[in-house]
Amino acid sequence: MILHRRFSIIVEPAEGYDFHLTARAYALPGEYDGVKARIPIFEKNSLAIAEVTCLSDGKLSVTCYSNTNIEKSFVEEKVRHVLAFDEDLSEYHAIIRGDPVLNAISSKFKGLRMKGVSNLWNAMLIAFCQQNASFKQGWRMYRNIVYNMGLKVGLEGGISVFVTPSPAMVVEQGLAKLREQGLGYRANYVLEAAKVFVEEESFEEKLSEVDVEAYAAIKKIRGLGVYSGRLALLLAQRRYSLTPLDRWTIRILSEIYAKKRLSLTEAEEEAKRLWGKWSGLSVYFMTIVLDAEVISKALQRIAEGRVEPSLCGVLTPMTLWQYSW
DNA sequence: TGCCAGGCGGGGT
DNA sequence: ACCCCGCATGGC
Repeated sequence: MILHRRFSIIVEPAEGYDFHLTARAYALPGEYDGVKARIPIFEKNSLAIAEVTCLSDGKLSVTCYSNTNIEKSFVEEKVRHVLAFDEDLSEYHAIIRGDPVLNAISSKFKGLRMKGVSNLWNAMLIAFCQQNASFKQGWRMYRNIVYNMGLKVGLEGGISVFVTPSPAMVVEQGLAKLREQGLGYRANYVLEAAKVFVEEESFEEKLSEVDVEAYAAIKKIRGLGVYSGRLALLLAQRRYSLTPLDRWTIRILSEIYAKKRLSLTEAEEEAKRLWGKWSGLSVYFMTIVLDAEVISKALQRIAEGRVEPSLCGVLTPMTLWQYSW
């Protein structure tokens, strides 16, 4: 499929916003290349890709490629959703000043925002791949899905990029193809989830704004538990108060903050006590400042005060975009 | 080589 | 509200 160049717009980010830091986080090669961020925009019968660059005056240039006509305001809204270029986090930064893990997010890396995911389906795929797997394994699975099962689209006058397969594409390619991507037992869950999206038209739009109701709705998807459900909603809808608590996060909350073993419910209380309505956002940032290292190394790094992301040299959330492994 | 890694569902207590 | 097990796969 070829997407034709439609228009460019200029948008103004908030003071101090760091485009490159935000765009490179958890970006596959192709989604970010050191200069541009490419953001897929899915709408019923149309697909668009917004190419975003940062101009010398700090403003962002957004160029839209699409297969059908698409509103400028709609594209701007989607780019705002993913890159959060005008979001004010000053209230949050005040809360984490002095935090033993997140401190750098309020100082050296204060221009970083959470990179959102275009839609709930895409966020669910990412969440499924994170289950019971290391950072590297999880992102390998996700990358395989995108590159081997996704849609290859050419940008007019430019390069080709891969876009996450739609639910229908996953259903069509089937279980065996999913297994080839190294998903293991998760393959069944992903296929079942894809069927829900295919059968229930606009599944995402029906989700309530109320966290508990939205969570109950997506919990109906088999294989998507508390952790994955929250992660998907956090990424797809920027619901910062939803805390994806896994063994990794619970260990950090237990050993660094509470200084005692916490159960799941206690860990949730601790996260709320520390960060309030920002507890989910804190989990996202925590994975970044610790380079998503396995828990033993992550704890060691906190003890040594090495709680800043590595920007080159090793495979981390911030360098994922430069590796094809 | 066997164990573990940002889980989950189903079973039990 | 816990605890335990099996579940695919890849990395070390």
